[in-house]
Amino acid sequence: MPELPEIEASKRVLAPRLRGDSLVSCRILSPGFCRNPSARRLEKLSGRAIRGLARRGKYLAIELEGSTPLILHLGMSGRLILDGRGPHERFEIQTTRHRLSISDPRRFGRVLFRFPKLGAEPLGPGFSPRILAELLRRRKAPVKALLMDQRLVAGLGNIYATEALFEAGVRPGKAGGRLSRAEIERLARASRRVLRRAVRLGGSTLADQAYLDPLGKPGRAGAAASLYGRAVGRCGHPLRSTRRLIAGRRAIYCPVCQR
DNA sequence: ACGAGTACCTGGCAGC
DNA sequence: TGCTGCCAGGTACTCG
Repeated sequence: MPELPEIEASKRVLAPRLRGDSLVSCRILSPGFCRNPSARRLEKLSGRAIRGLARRGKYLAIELEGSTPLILHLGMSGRLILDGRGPHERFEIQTTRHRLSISDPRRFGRVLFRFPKLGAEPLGPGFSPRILAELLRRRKAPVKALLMDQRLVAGLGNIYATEALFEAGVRPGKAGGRLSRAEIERLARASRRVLRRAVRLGGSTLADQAYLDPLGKPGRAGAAASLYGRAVGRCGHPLRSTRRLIAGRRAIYCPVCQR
């Protein structure tokens, strides 16, 4: 489940290797994988030079000379593979020196020509307790659902939202608009801290959906998780999951540390 | 505008 | 052992 840190880690691996290359071809290997970009539109990219890579939320953009960027999203099970082969390859880019593919068993990944509407960049300079307070104001939805809503904050998914809420001591089911000033302050800081730490560790590698960077190297942030994938928290308390579904799934929390 | 629910998709695993 | 069926999860859609 690639979230912001995994995409950032992938970008850092790919950027120095792909910069300066030109696209030779883009191919959809699995029919129906990319809904929007027609094969024709992809063909038009051939020959264009890669200026660089950029990340926005969980989206990775390949910036091209004289064209809108080619944007990749890995869904929940996607992985980028540079100069290698993997199972379930859905999309492939051939450049002058490299081959980059998306391996995505569950086919939730996407290839786009422009970013969807995305909210605040949590590691960007604009993200502050004040901004977060603005986003949560008067909202009745559970704070975890709001945190994972990409139109509000771009980059947090289940793993890092779970971790950020734990570090902030806030229960996932609490209505966004009911967080105190102090809680919002802690949550904004915790979100940044959790993401920055994971970026530093090269992303999460968790038991069920191991993240591997484009060269096949695992990240080290999974072992650092306080709640995610555990029955007993790093805090030593047995964890609980909400009975109510939040954003369509149960949320894990520590009943002692999160109030 | 907001919040909830569901479809999409497939590997993995619990339960029989 | 082998089958069934449920679950995970990000996004986009619909519905109230």
